[in-house]
Amino acid sequence: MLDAQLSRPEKGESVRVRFAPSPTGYPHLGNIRTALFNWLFARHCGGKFVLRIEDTDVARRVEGATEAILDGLRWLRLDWDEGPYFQSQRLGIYREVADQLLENGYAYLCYCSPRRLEAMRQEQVRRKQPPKYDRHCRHLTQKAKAELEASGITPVVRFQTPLEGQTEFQDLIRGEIVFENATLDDFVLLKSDGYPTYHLANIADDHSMEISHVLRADEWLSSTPRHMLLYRALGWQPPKFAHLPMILGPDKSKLSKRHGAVSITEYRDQGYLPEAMTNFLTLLGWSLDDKTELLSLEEIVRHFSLKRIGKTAAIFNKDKLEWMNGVYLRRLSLKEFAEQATIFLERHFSASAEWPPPPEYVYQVMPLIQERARTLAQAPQLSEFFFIDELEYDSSLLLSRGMSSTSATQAIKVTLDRLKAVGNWDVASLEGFLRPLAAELGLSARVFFGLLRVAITGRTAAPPLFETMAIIGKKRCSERLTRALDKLSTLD
RNA sequence: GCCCCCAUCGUCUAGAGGCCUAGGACAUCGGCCUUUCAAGCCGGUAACAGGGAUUCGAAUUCCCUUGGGGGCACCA
Repeated sequence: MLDAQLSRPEKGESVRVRFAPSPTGYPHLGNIRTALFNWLFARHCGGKFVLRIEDTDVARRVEGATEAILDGLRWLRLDWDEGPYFQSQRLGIYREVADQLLENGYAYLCYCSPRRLEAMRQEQVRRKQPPKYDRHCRHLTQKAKAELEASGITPVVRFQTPLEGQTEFQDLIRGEIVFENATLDDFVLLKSDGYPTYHLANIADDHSMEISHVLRADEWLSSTPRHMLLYRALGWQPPKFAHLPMILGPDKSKLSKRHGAVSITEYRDQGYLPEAMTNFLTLLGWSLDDKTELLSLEEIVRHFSLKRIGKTAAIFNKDKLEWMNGVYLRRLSLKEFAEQATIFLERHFSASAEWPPPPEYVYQVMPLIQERARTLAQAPQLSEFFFIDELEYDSSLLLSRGMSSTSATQAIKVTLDRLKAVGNWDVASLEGFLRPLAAELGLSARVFFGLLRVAITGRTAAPPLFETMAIIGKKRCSERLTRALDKLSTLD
């Protein structure tokens, strides 16, 4: 186990963390979980949370990605204290750092063409060698350099990695990590288009932004020795590192588009609540104790600590997210739920003839959906028969409790006939009328109500019958029963 | 191929040598409630990857094996 001291900021040390996504795609759950942990750590420690967009890859830049990232963070209420900074607007800083490295002999210019590098790599892979730059330009003679310079080739700047020795560092989650320098190669710092690579820009910014703790995904662990080497070459104090366990897809591989809904904004659009999302994501890699699972963001902030972050990668389990979202949905006040659900109903039914119904009507339906929905996107499906009059259902459903066509027809006819006499159209009156009727017809409640349920809702599974009928109203109930009669007549 | 990390129920996890006959949650399977569904309640199935070592005692420490993941770009 790790020394507790490691995980706690030292006395008087101010915590500054950052979330530094690259806008090369929409933010997925893994990215967001990283943001969340950084945010939680900052808020728990009373530190600062900085947002930085690492847009140094011009070719892979995705339109709208930055906005999606900001939207996602805002939606989850992960507010930032500084930024967003954009690396593309700070190119001068990286150039200076690269020059400094060049001057001090920690870096060199490389004129190798992409073709040569690619050919070299393929050959290495073919010979089952680790693909590494062969350091061709590291030992260029003055004459060769001058010639290449004159040829007009724009060089890249490469770091001159020590050929021997070890680079070690303390990871706040994993403890001491040691790499042999010989396994590292001379990585590129500055690309020929003038943009820095991740390694350069990242450490330059973490330094200038005075980042105290770097909480990032595990996939960066093997890059950390390069970063340590850079800090050392520049004479800078490195931040503390904590490599977070990865979030994997159901096939145990790194989360990506092939795993379906993966972008945080998709979850919003599918009707997950931000508080359910943050609660769930927090539990992927962190735990409070052996039983507490439902935690508000405030509670998580209060208890969050690096010490309780696990080491093992977590597979994203959508079932549990849905369950948790259902819990949060049911916890909303009726008013809050109605506001949220109405957005989804609107979206779904706006084209139908019956929409919009009176607001009071919609409001009456809400409690019936609220206890059944796991996501808001399920609201329209769960309540369709309240808002659409032309019910599409298979006539045979009317006989699904094992009744004969004649007895079903008879039962509905009698019901229809007696309905006329019902005065108060409320739950109690309906129950007081229908229960005795079942007995009178010699049918069990299960069978009789099952039949009526299909006639009224077109489904075998629906909210309680009396409440449903009370809301739908006498007139429309009668119409639906009549329609069921028609359907039954076509059955034989 | 090389380097690094990881290893408890199907999944998320609790577990820092005796509190472990391994706890909780999702899922799953029964049952109760009940007009169906949902919710709720009760109960069941289900895990320490394997092998050594240390120890009176190991899920917990060490080593090896195996398995899984990640990295090895003028991508981040």
